[in-house]
Amino acid sequence: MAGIPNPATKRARIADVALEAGVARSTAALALRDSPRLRVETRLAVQQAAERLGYVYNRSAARLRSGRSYVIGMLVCEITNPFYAELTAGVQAALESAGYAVLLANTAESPVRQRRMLERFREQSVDGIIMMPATGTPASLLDELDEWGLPCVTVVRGFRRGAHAGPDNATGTRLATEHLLRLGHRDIAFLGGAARNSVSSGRWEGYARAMTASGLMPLHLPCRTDMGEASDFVATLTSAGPTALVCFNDSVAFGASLGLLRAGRQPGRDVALTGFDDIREASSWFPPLTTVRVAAVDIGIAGARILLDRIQDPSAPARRETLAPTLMVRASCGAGLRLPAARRKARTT
Amino acid sequence: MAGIPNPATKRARIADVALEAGVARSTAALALRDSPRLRVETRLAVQQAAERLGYVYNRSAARLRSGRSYVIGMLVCEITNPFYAELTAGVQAALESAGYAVLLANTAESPVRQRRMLERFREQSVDGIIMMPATGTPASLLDELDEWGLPCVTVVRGFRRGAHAGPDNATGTRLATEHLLRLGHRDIAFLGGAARNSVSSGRWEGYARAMTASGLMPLHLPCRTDMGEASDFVATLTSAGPTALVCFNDSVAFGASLGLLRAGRQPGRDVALTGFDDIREASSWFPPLTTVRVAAVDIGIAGARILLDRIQDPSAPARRETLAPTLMVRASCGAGLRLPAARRKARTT
DNA sequence: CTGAAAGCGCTTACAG
DNA sequence: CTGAAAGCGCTTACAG
Repeated sequence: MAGIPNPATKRARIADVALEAGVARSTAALALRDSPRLRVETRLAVQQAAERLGYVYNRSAARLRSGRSYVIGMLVCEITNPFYAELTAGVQAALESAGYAVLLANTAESPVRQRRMLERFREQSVDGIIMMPATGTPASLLDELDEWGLPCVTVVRGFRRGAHAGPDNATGTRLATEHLLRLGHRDIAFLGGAARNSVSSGRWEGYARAMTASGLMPLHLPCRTDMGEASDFVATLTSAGPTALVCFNDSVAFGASLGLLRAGRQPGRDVALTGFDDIREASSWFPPLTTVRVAAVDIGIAGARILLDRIQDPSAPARRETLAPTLMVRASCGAGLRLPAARRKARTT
Repeated sequence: MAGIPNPATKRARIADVALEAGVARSTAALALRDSPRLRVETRLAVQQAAERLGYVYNRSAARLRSGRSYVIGMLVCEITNPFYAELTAGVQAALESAGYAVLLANTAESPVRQRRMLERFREQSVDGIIMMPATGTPASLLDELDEWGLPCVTVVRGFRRGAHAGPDNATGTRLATEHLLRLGHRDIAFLGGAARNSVSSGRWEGYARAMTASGLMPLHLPCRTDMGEASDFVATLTSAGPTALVCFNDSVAFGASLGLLRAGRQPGRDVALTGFDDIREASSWFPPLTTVRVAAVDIGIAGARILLDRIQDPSAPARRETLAPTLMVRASCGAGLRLPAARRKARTT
C-alpha cells in the first residue's frame, strides 16, 4: 500500500496519462492537443486514458514553457453602463469561442486603477489587452504597451492611432440630426457628452456639422453620462428651450425623457429625442427610442478578431475598423406624432 | 558585444535582480514579496534594483511552484442585467484590493456554457470560484467543485447549502407588500420571477406570506426578467386588474411603469409599483421607484470575503451570509399621491 | 541573511 | 511515433 499515490488527492500529469495509454510522454502531449501528426486511434486512446484518470490540463505549466497563456486582459471603463455591459458580454463570448479566458477589470474611469490593473495583467502574462480607455488616458499608454510587448486593441473609445474597433460616431449623430432637421426642427441641442474622449468629440462633431451645414448654431448642453443627471438637467428646460435633443447615448436619452415627464411634458411630442447605442431597453421604452444603432456584439467580435490577429502576427500594421451606424426610427423623435404647429417651421426657411 | 543580452528584448528574472542588488537569489525573492524577515534597507535595495532592470514578477512561474494563482473565476448569469453588472463591479473591486485578478465569464443563463467555463477556469488553476448559478443548475455542482478541490461561493442566487452571500429575498418582498397593504391596497399581484431559482422562489414567498397573513389571495403574474416583456404584459392590464404590483426587481418595475404609460395610465397613481434591488437608476426614475434595497456592492464584498476565507481555510464550515434589506419608500408606490377613491378600500374591511 | 539544489508540469527540439 | 533531456522562472527547504 505504502507509496501508492492516491488518485483522489494527487492530480494526474501527462506522464501518468502516457503510462495509462501505453505511449510516450511526448505522444500523449501531442494527442491531448489534438495534433494532426498522430493517428486517430492513438489520439483517441490517449484521450480515453486521460478521461479515466480525470486528467486536467495544467495551463500554468504550459504557459511557463511556451509563453502563451490563452488569457486576455480586458479593461472596461464603466461596466454598470448598459452599453459597455453588452459590449463586455460580446467580447467575452467572441474570445471564449476562440479558446481564451478573459481577465476583467472595471476601471470605473480611473486612470490610476487602469494602470494598476494593467500591471497586474502583465504579471499574469496575458496574451493581449482589449480596452476601453478611461477618460483622461494619454495616447502614450499605447507606446508603453508596445514596449512591454503586449498586443492591444482599443474598442469603442480609442486614440488617433493603434488597433481599434468602434462605431462611426460622427456619422451616427449626423444621421440623427439630419432626421430631426427633416422633421422640421431648428432648435436642436446636443445633450451630454461632457467627458473629454474620442466618443464625446466624435458625436458632438457629427451633430455640429449637420447643424452648421443647415445654417444653424450648434448648442451643447453638457451633462455626465448618467440618467439621473440628464433627468435633472432636462427637467429645468422650459418651452422656450430646444424642441429636439440629440442625446449622447441611450442612457442620457432615457434620463431626458424622465426629466420631461417630471416637468409635465411629453417626450416625443413636446420635445423630440434621439439616443445612441440602441441598447436592449431602447425599443421597449415609452415612447420607443429613436436611436443610432451599432450592435455592441459586432464591435465586440471585431475587436476580438483584430486582437487575435495581432497576437498571431505582432508586426503587422495596426488595423482599425469603423462600423457604420444605422438610424433606428421609432417614436421618441416624434416621427408620426404631431408637433405643436407654432413651434414647427418649414424646412426651407 | 556578442553574448550580451539586450535588456529591451530579454526580461529580467529574479536572479538578475539579485545580481544587480548584490544579494542572494532567495533574498531577492523574499525582498520582492515584502518579507518582514529582511532588513528594510535590504528590501529597498532589491526593490530599487528591480526597478532599474524593469523587472516584472512572473506569476505563472510562481503559480506552478506554489499552486496559488491569485486569480478567481467569476461566473455571472447575465451581465447585461444592471443589478448583476453592479454586483460584478463590486466583487471585482473587493477582490482587486485583496490582490486578486478575476477571470470573468458571462454564462447568459446557459448551464452548458457555465460548465465549459468552469472547466476552463480549472485548467487556468484559479484559486476559487464566485458564481451566480445559471437557472437550472443542480446543487450537485457544489459536490463536483468540492471534488475538484475548488473553493466556491454563490452570490445572490444559491442553493440550500454551500458558502453563500445574498439578500434576504423573502423579507424584502414582505416589506414591500406590507407597505402596499398599509397604503390600503388589496388587489396586489406579484409581477415577474418566472425563472425557477432561489431568488424567484424567495421573493414570491415573502409576498405570498404577507398576502395570506392578511387573508388575501396571492396572485402571480409571471414574466421574464426583461423590461420589454414586463412592459408588454402590463400594457394589457385593465383598470379591473390589480391596483398594485410587487415587481420581481427594478428592471421589471421599470418595464411595468412604461407599460402603464403606454396604456395611458399613470404609474404611482393608477397602479402602485415596487421594485427590488435599488439599482442606480431607481431613484432617478419617474416617478422615483419605491424599492427594496440591498446594496450590490455589499453583497460583492461579503461574497469576496467569504471566498477568501475559504481559500485560506478550506476545511472550515461553509459560511452563509444573508443581508437584511430595507424598503426605500419613494413615489412609485403612490405614498403621498392620491389614489382614486373608488378603488381604495379601508385597511380593516 | 547566503548558497546550492530540487521541483512544479508542461513544451520544445532532436536523434532514432 | 519513441525516448531521454533541457528549460521556462519561480518557491521551498535546508544547511551554514
